[in-house]
Amino acid sequence: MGRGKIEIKRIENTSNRQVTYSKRRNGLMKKAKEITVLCDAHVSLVILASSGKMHEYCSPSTNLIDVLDRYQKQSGKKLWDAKHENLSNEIDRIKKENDSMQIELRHLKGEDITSLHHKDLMAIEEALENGLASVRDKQLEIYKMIKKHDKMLEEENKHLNYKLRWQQEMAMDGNLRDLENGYLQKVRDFQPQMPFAFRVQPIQPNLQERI
Amino acid sequence: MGRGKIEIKRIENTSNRQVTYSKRRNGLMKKAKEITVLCDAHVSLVILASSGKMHEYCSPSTNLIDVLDRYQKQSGKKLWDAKHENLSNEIDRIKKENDSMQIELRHLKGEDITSLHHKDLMAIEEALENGLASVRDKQLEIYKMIKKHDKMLEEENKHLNYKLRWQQEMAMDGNLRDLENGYLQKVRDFQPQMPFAFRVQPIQPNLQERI
DNA sequence: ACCTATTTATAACT
DNA sequence: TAGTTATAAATAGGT
Repeated sequence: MGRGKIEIKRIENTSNRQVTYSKRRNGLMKKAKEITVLCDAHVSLVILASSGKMHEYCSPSTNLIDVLDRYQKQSGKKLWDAKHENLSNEIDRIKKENDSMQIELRHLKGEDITSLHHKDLMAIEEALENGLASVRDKQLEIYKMIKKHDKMLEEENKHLNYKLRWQQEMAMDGNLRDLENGYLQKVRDFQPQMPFAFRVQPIQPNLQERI
Repeated sequence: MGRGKIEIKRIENTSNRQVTYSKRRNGLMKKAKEITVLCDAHVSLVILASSGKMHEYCSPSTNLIDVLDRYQKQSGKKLWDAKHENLSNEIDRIKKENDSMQIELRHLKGEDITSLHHKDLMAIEEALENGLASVRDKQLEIYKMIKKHDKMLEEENKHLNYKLRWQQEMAMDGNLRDLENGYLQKVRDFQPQMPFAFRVQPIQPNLQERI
């Protein structure tokens, strides 16, 4: 098919090979297009040159994925199905897990229990009671913490009031020079009533958020 | 390229189309083979006829997957990677759903509530109370059904005993001839005490399973 | 499936 | 890399 006949074997001359490659590649593409138009066929054609360059043709109104999908179905050969199967299986597994949790949740919320038997209902009731007990314990715990914090604030208030009164006394005496010394003395007197140093920061730094 | 020139458009005559398809398909395959041999190229060719039949060619010493893998890498186009991504995304989505349900379930069971705030605990408590109320309602309902069924059985018992006693009386009288007539009469006398016909089948056929 | 007139593809050359 | 052309190859229509 040309000025001379050639044997079908690797063309050793590099530039000849490249020229022939590009011409024949175009020819192949053209013929692929033609058969799709003439005969209602679908074609997927991928050509990779030894250089690494790549060309593709795919019938219009489809895409490689569709063609190859159909190829897989018809040939029974796996291209990506093996990989897919794993993922699909995982999805199925998780979905089942999901469904059963969904049901359990609904039951715990008292939904969809019409069809349940006595034994199931007993189990759910027990779970709910346990949950309720735990939640109420926790709430009690938080309540106690708040109370404790409250008490601490009260103590601090008491102390601040004491300090304030003392300063007012000092101011009335006009004796501001000895204010600090005198205060320290008074605080030492007060110590027995104060079991620990007062701080303005709460002991439970995150308690605020919980309330 | 033949006895007459043809336009490149769908061949309407079905048998012509099929003949042309098969001829051109062979031509395409041949040229695909030739380019791989002549030019060191790799070719993947999949042809699907409108009938559904499928033909493929793939360069020797490789396979479709390799060619298409290289195609994906070089073109940056996703073939099965796209599908993988979709599936992976779905898995992620479901897993998240799963996790949140898992957490909700644990909370309802009173687990992992240490870090919860007061408001959350209140919400959970309310959900638990509602659930408990529903479950107990259901149990009460079932209990009532059982009671009703019980009562029915008792009535039936009463009736059977009555019948038995009557038969014994008859037997003692030796008057077996009038047994049936007499019985029917007695039953009619008994009617006012029996609000409905006795049946051995339970009124609630599925009740057995629930207990 | 085969035949062959004719079209088309392309090898060698520019 | 692109254009030309002689020739090989493909194939349309017929059998």
